Amino acid sequence: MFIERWALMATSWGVPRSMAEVHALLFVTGEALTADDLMTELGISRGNASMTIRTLEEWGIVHREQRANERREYFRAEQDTLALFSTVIRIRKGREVDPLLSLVTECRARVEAGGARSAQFTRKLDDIQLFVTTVDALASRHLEPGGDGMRSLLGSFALLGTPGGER
Amino acid sequence: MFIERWALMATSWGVPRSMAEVHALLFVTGEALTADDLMTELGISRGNASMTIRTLEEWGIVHREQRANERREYFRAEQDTLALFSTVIRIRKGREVDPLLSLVTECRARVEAGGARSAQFTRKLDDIQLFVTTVDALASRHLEPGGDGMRSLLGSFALLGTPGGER
DNA sequence: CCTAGATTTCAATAGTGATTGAAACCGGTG
DNA sequence: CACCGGTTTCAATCACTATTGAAATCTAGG
Repeated sequence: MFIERWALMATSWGVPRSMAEVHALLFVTGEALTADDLMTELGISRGNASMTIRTLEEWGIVHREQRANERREYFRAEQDTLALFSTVIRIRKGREVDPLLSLVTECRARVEAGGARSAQFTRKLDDIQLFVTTVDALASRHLEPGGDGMRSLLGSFALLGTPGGER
Repeated sequence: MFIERWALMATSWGVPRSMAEVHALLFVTGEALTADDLMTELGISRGNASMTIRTLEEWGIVHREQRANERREYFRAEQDTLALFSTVIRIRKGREVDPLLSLVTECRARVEAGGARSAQFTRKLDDIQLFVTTVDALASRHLEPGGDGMRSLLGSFALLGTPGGER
């Protein structure tokens, strides 16, 4: 149940459904599974499983394992939930926020060259850049491998009813 | 140029391309335009323009205007860039983050009822909820109409080379 | 260096979501 | 109350992305 719902949600995160399913299965079971496990459990094709796994690996949230006297490979998902969210956010920032900066840069160049653009437009560019810069700061503070970690972001708010507590 | 690039990016934000184009056009021109302006300028259909505008209106980033002795309607985009980002983020949070909470709630109920689930799984649920709660806190502090505004979030970091400065 | 179990690739296909366009609708005017 | 300029709706179509599956590739053992 968790898996279907999770996968459904993931589609709204821009993640292909079967990729989300594969990850969800590995994530909730916590065990290392084979490609065939994934195929039969989720009813997806071998090719799909293969490519999906590769992407998840590139994202660093699934890892390959070899077993002694076993040719086939096993896959296991990163189990730290917050690390998972960090990864997803970092990837999405790269896709969705960072390109804004190059857009701004290009537009600036063009404005300076071509000249005739309103101050209004320049101000908008400034604000976009301000936004991007801030997201960058937040991200490098809380999302980068070497940073404070996400929990510190969470911790900096005095929240009522946080279930996880300090742990 | 800005418009095409902006629209292209917006597709990676889950916004339909022509919707992004319409918004971009209104946003950069800053003027109030008619439906026909949008159609001819962007080469989209009337129906598309109509529905797109409606959604943008619902999101609160485009407003309708009537002119004296004019039957047709004019549309003008919100000009405050940071308000725009706030809106987009708020909408996406609603689509992409909030549903996590109901997922967690349902899973909790099921775990308590059915019993047999690992502590591992419960911990994951806790962490998801921690994440959602934090995003909520951040959002209500900086994104809600009555809150500190986004600039304060930005301000709380000592950033180097911020283009906008204090203004 | 051949075979067999396993994985990867990628052109063809299916599925999903955006876009069109024509018909229905709305509300002022003659 | 019929017409007209304009807007909205929504079934049909289109475009794009995900998925399949069969052929190509890999690699360990014999």
